[in-house]
Amino acid sequence: MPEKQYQHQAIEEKWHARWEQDPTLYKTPENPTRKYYVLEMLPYPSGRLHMGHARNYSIGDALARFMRMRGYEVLHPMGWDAFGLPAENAALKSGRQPREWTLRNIAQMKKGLKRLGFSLDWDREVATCEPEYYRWNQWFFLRMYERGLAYRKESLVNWCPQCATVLANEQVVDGCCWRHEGTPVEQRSLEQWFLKTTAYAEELLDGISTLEGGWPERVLTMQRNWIGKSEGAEVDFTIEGSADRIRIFTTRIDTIHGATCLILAPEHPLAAVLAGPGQQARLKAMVDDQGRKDPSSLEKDGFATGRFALNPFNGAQTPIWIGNFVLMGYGTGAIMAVPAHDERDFEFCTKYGIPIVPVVQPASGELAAPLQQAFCEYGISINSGEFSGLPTPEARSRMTAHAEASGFGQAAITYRLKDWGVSRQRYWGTPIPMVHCSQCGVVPVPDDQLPVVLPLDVEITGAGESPLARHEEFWRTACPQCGAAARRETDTMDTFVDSSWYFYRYCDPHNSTAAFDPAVVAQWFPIDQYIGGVEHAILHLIYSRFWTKVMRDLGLITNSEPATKLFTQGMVLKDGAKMSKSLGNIVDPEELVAAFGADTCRLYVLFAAPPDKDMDWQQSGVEGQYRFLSRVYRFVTRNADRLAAQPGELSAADKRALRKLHQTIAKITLDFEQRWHFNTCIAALMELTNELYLCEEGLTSAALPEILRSLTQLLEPFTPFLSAELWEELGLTGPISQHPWPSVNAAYLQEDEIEIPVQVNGKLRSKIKAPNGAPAAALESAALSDEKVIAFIAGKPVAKVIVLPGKLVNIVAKG
RNA sequence: GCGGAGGUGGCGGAAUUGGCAGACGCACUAGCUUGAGGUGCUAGCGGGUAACACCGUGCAGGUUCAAGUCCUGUCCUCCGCACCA
Repeated sequence: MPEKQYQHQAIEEKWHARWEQDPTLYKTPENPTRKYYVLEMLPYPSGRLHMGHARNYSIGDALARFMRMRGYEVLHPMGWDAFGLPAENAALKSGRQPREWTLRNIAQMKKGLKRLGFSLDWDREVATCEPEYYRWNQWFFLRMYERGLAYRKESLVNWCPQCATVLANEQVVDGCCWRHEGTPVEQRSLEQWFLKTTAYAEELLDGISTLEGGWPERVLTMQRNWIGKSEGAEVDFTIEGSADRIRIFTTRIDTIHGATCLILAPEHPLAAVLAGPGQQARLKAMVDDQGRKDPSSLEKDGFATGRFALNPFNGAQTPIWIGNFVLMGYGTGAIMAVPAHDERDFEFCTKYGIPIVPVVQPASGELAAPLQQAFCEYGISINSGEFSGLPTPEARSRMTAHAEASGFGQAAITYRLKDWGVSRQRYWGTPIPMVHCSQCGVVPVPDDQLPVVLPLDVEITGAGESPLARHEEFWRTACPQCGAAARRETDTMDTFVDSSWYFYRYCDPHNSTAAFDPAVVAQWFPIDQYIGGVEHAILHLIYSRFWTKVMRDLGLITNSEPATKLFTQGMVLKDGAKMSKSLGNIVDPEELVAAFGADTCRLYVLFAAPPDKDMDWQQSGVEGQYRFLSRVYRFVTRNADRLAAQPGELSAADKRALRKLHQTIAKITLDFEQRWHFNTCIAALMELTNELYLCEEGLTSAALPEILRSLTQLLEPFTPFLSAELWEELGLTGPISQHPWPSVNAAYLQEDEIEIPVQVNGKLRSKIKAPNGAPAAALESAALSDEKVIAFIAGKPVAKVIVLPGKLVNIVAKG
């Protein structure tokens, strides 16, 4: 049969059309007995696919296709993280209604994903901006509220005085409003909703060890640091001339005798009380400054309130300061400054001339006097009354016990992890299902009134109150409890809520009476393999873990972690930089598909680098992949008609080709199961193809059917269009994915004669041929009689010969 | 500062358990194919040499018959966290 030219466009269009018309193709089996849940992080529907998506989904799809051929029942769904600020920005710019804009983008990106041939079950598609989905956000929120896991508290927001509106963090550029370059952002205090992630801090930390091995160590470390558990003590200081007390948190209670001042965070409730009337403006400026947070360049700054506290251990009169480096969000928002034993306190106290009193001495040696820098290590307590002479660990426990017995303190554990602020003063998000009644206070919306639907007829101006707060029809309501006129909550939820549980919804996406049927979720969970960018290592993945634990405590699921395995793919770079609009270095997957086809695109993103590493985009590399697929296509098509002939004995070429084929099967199978180095899998397929070209003439119909069929199957995870086409060319029927993955036949791997490298003093000098399985003695004598070897030994005495049968001979010659 | 990843040809990268460094691809060179160009096929391609020798995995040591791989020290790059008391 004459070979055909590889016409990617015709082939891909043909199969794309066929797959579109086959609704059963990637339909997820019901009631799986051997399930495999492979999931890639859902995209934000920006309107355009980018290479990061192409890479992420090419990895996941290769795995999904492989697992299907391995006989698993695969769940491989897709959805849209469809709420969020960009839709409002688009409305601002172009006047398009956010939902309309979002749905258009979804349609466009869905087309792109289909064009790339990903084997997704589109019947399970979920868009988080639809009431069918977000009503369950509201339902979960109410359950959390009932359990005290959702609560309100005062919290600071970014405020632009020009727009008279709240800004999201990403709308703050260099401390100024994104729309008013010269206008510094201020901090305003607002009642907002929080979810009590800290209630699960300990479990979130503990659970990390159960993920060990399945999640990248890097991600686990980042999460541990993020949770930031630290053990210490809380101590109350009384304030002279006031009934209030200041509670501080410290990990070094043993240094309390060296506390020469207390420092409050500027947002500390007592800061405004203790600061004098002349200091209020300064306090406000400090809060705003902190909010603008130029992290490293913010110099330590503060002022004395003029008030004093009493050290409960020794009664020392301790001045109360306010300092910009003390964080309200950590510990109690107040610290005792021990300049002798803490670098930051040392810096602050040195700047303001506050006394430095050493209370810990190194176990051996003396501290310099005066101190040149803080001594932060453990040692022996001094100047600490009855606790002097104790080593640090013992001083800590004895002094904590003393504080507890005396009623002014106790051991305490603090986490860096904060409660999750979910309120957004935005339109395009899930309405928080609460009502504010002047009689009853905050009242939850009853379940049977869900969903609280987001109105579509809003005006988005970007200034003033949020669009919902100006939408009277939305907020005007009756109190569910007393029936009086009341006002709906107009804050919406952080979009991380949407993505915290979407993968459960995929299991039962059309359920209209519950978020999902627990029995169905139990069939699929946990996710076997989750794949996404490492940029989500912390927030998304902690919130998802939190949500899972809450759902478990609600009795909806039995798993405590959402995913047993996580894979974080590397970024796609161009010229060493992240692809971005501003750099103008974007390569558009859709253009690439148009020019070279989806198969080439998929193959290249997997070939250019191992999937966990960043990859640098090189256009010339793409052409190499196209060339490879052309070679495969021509080889298969020109040999396709030799299948039918009567098989005879295997020729030498047959044996050679079959050996290479089965080596390749073994390599790729192992890689899917363990290493995921798809770049080397594709290299192996190229090697196989090169080998087939070299021995093509001698191939007979004794081996060709297997070779052509297996080659096509091995390509299926990577290049599904080409595989489908070749499968048909070979006259094989039924979807390729329903045929089992080829298995290794060890008999073909055997070689009669093998080549053994021979080293002299560790350097490669020759190679000898020997029968497979030749004993060590035979290899040794063959090596010693090799001409090149003799020349290199040059008469020197042979001290030792190391022989690894089947592998290597090393001759050690002395002198 | 703390934590993590990495440093191999002109380039992307390979080397899975300490055992032939540079698989595979790109770029480049030559031959064949072609009216020409491109495509395609075959071969070459770390430095060095006429050919060997020799040198070569950031740098300096070490262990070993044998080191990209293990150990010690050191330099550089990238990423994450960064006043967390």
